[in-house]
Amino acid sequence: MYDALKATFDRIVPLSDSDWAFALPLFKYVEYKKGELILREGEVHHHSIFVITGALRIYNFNGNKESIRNIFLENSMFNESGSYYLKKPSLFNIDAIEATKAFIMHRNDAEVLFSRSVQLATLGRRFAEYALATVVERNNELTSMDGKARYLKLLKEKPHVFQRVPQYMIASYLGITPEALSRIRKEIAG
Amino acid sequence: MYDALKATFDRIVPLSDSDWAFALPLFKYVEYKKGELILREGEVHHHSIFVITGALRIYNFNGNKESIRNIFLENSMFNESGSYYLKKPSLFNIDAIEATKAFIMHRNDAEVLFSRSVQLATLGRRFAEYALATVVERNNELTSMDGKARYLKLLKEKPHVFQRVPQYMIASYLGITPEALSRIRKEIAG
DNA sequence: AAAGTCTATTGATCTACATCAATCACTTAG
DNA sequence: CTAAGTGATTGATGTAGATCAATAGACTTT
Repeated sequence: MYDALKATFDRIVPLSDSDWAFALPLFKYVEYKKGELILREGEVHHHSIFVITGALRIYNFNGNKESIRNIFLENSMFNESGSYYLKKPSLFNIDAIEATKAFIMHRNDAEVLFSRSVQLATLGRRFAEYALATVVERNNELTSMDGKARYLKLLKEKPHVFQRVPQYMIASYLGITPEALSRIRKEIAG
Repeated sequence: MYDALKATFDRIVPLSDSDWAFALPLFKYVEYKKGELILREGEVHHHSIFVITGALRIYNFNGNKESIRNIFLENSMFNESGSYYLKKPSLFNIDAIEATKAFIMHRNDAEVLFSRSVQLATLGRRFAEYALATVVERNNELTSMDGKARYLKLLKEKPHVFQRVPQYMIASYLGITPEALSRIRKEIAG
């Protein structure tokens, strides 16, 4: 049950058996039904989530339209950073696109964990650093590429997402409307 | 000379005298002339930069137009995250908007530093976490607010920037053209 | 099979903002 | 004092993508 978790973490920083023995009980196993709301806008997000299988999304509303910020598939770890790290009310909702199995860890437990050894502290640092690098990259895409270029990049780098997520969610993730994405696809196909 | 640095760091994680004695020699003091190029697109960014006084910006080119990603004033620490953490060629340039005094630390020294104690490891983690939270917030602004709303938010949250940075750079930071910003200002004033 | 619900497509129109071009105000150098 | 930058403003026009509305295919539910 912990295999995927261990493999993912060990790829970042190898941990001692002692650190693992300390870490594993701090994770709580949870299952989310398809469509289940995990975090509601306005609540503070207290947990980091490691997706074992399934798919979660984080999104907010622009007016009455959903705007998807990110989609997390298996073996990815995330939280609502602004809320989790700064303890502010979340600007986003999190829900399950698919039935999902996950481990979650409370911020307080994570702080204890990351204070236990330099290896664990480094693990925590690497997660934040990696997340930071990817968010900056996404930021750059949104400001310097148009919809078509963003679509082609996603198609190239994460083709598997298209097998699992409906097109209107892809459009939302790309920052455009379903109509605009449909026209981009038509233009490319034609 | 180290006062601002110490005060900023201590606000995040208080360090022991021993840790400070270890840390300080790893910083290198540098001065940048106004307009000086610090990092060129395509190079790997090896240093984190702590701004003592002055102003630096990170930007790239969309076609032949500069697009400013961020501006860093005194007592802020940053690096080109994608390049620094993933050791990839930078997508951005960094240069000095004003004459600037700074400390820089090489990634290799930072890794040594953050592996020395749990306190120092936590300091490194907090920097990444805080940067992550702010980048996510900026990301959200760029996708869910229009130019006018972004301008008003900046005016409210960082009014001092307007005293120091020309309007066309503000426009670029906001993701709009100088012409568009000028019209927004006119509309608000009128 | 019929009815209802989603998702994707297509067309018509609208809008925020970009682009191009000219002018104006300020500063700095000769 | 004058010329030459440099930054900000204003006007005219262009465009990517939003919005609104209709249609059609695919899936469920009964």
